[in-house]
Amino acid sequence: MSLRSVKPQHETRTRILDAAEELFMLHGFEGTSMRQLTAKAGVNLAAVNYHFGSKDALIEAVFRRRLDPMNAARIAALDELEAAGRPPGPDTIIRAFVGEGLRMIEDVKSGGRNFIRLLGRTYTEPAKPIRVLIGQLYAPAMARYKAAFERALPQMPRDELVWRMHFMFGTLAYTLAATDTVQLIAGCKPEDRYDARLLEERLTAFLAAGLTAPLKTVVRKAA
Amino acid sequence: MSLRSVKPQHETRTRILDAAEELFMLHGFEGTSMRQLTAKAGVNLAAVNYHFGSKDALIEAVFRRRLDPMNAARIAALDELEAAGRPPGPDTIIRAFVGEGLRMIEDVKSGGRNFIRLLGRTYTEPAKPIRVLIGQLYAPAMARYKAAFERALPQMPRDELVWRMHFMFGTLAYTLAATDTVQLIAGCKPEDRYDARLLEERLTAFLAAGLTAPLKTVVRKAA
DNA sequence: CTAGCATTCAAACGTTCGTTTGAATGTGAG
DNA sequence: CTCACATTCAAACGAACGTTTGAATGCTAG
Repeated sequence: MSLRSVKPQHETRTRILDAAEELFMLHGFEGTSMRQLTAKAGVNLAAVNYHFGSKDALIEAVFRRRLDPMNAARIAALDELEAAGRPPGPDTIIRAFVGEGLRMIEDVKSGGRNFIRLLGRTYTEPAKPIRVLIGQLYAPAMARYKAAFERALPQMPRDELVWRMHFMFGTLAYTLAATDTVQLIAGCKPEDRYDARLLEERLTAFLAAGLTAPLKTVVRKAA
Repeated sequence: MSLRSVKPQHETRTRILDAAEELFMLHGFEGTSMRQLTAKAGVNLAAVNYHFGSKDALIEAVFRRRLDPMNAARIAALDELEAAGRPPGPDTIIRAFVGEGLRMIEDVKSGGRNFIRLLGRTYTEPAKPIRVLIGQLYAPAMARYKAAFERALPQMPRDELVWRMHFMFGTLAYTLAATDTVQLIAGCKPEDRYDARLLEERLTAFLAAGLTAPLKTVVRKAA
């Protein structure tokens, strides 16, 4: 037992997780069959049930593998910000949150990009158990960032802040998930979408402006 | 033929469309079976194939029934704005687009609310044919609003505008679709979400600020 | 070398899926 | 009344689904 050779210890598990990540992103959960999935992974049909127990358990494992480290990194980034200069501004907090997501998109080799796009799609997944799981995995990071925003924007009412955070997560999720709409509005090379540096600038500018928008908007008619 | 009694002419069709709208919203397309669907609609199992031809054709019909009028209303609202005072400002244009979507959410009786939430989810639907259909149905309105924004923001580079429009549609889609995340961030009565008037104010303020954010964001570190 | 164990494999399980069929039903025109 | 047509219905179709099984396989410790 001790000092075991650990080499391909869980190679089959990893192959399954990688294939699942990509196929779920392409065809959804119900649209991906175990036969497609195991064929792509190059493993036996029964391997998923042997290693994970069921298809649902596999879905959960796909999310846990990526989401736990990513949100831990988000919390760590916030810790670092708050340890340095006193209170980080809203745009700095936004950049920390968005940056960790985009970091994973650049990580093409290990499939992080597949996962990020899958994640964006899953925010609006109809199936309830999946959303509940996502909620649980996000909750700690969510609470920390909410507190950080409250500190950075003390004058903003709590319910208004909640809504604006909601809008922000929506923008992020959609940006990562919806490849097609931007091409629908104007011709745009898909490659351009993942110049992560530029995208981070654009997203942060947009979100920071929205988050700190004037509070009592007086509706004024044109001219 | 002429002067036919038209009473329940397509009652079965309508019942199917309504049931499909709700079940697709709750469980997704693949998660909704024809047996559930026809049971909820109170029609025979074979009715969908008789009236629509197939499940996929039914999905398309569900979208066409709502999307064509909604986007026509959006274009009409923009026409009216441009016919009145000269160039409508960005926030006015945003309000016109968002308003038509929220108008449908208030329409609980006839199921518009179900559809809007279904629509939000479908922007990120994995299945490709559905996204292509959505794209086609949106294209005319999209082109008109893009032109309007270009006129309202002549100093903004075209590619930057495309991205910001992308962000805006993302926020809207997600806000309409993701019921749970806002409750995840902070306790929030689901009823509050659809005070459409208040939501329109909040969304418009957020989006207008994001759309008109300063262009060359100088990255400044905290303090 | 051998026994034990984790893993892989081909095959089959029962269920549910979307769709099709052909007879029953009701309605409107001649 | 009667025929023709549109619609509804119960039943069944083959295919594909997720899962289970029990034998084969390969590695490791003794």
